[in-house]
Amino acid sequence: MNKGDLVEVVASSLNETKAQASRTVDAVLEGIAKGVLSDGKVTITGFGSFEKKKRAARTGVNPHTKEPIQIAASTTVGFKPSQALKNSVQGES
Amino acid sequence: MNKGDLVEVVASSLNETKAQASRTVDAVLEGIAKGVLSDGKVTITGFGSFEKKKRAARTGVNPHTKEPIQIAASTTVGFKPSQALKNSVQGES
DNA sequence: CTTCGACCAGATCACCCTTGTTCATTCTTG
DNA sequence: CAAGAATGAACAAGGGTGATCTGGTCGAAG
Repeated sequence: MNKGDLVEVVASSLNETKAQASRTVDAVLEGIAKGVLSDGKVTITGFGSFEKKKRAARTGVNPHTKEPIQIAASTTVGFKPSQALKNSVQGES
Repeated sequence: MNKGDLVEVVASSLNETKAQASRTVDAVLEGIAKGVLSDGKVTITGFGSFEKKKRAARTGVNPHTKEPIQIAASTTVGFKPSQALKNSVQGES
């Protein structure tokens, strides 16, 4: 599923055009991104929470050369599904 | 940051009321959830991708009794930030 | 058309995950 | 707006899983 499909679903849900839905989706995602960047955490009841996570540096391996390399600490964005969402995915195949 | 704040941001971005933005956010999130449930994966260019991940069964420990327990395989929803989003969080503190 | 993401290899260790209760926060309804 | 209801976060501890590193290419998506 890609962005276009999501836009269609949103358009259908909100009864608006795809163009409108496209901006809508973009606005929401941008809002979430902004929230994660500024507050470091975005909690949405009934859905889940996005959190800016720091990954500690560690020793990795270059798959090409099999040579051990030092991986610097990095920051990523994690998503923790709420119990409701977890319950939803559990039943699906 | 909670859902209300996100609603405010979206409302501001789309120039609509908070009530409208609330439904908007809900629709988008529900759409994403639906996509993950049906397709198992939702890729959004420039933001990231949600994926339904299966966690294999393993042996855990009951934190209270320290007793080893068998944990059944479960399904969760993972989020992989796109390079752009990663780049964004890298620069933020 | 151009860019963005997926893929895959192998190996390592950081981080997630379990339980269960309590509290705080948030959402909803009157 | 206020109060009640519901959901999530935190904590503890340890083992094992999976995320992730590189990087070039292909396919798809915008």
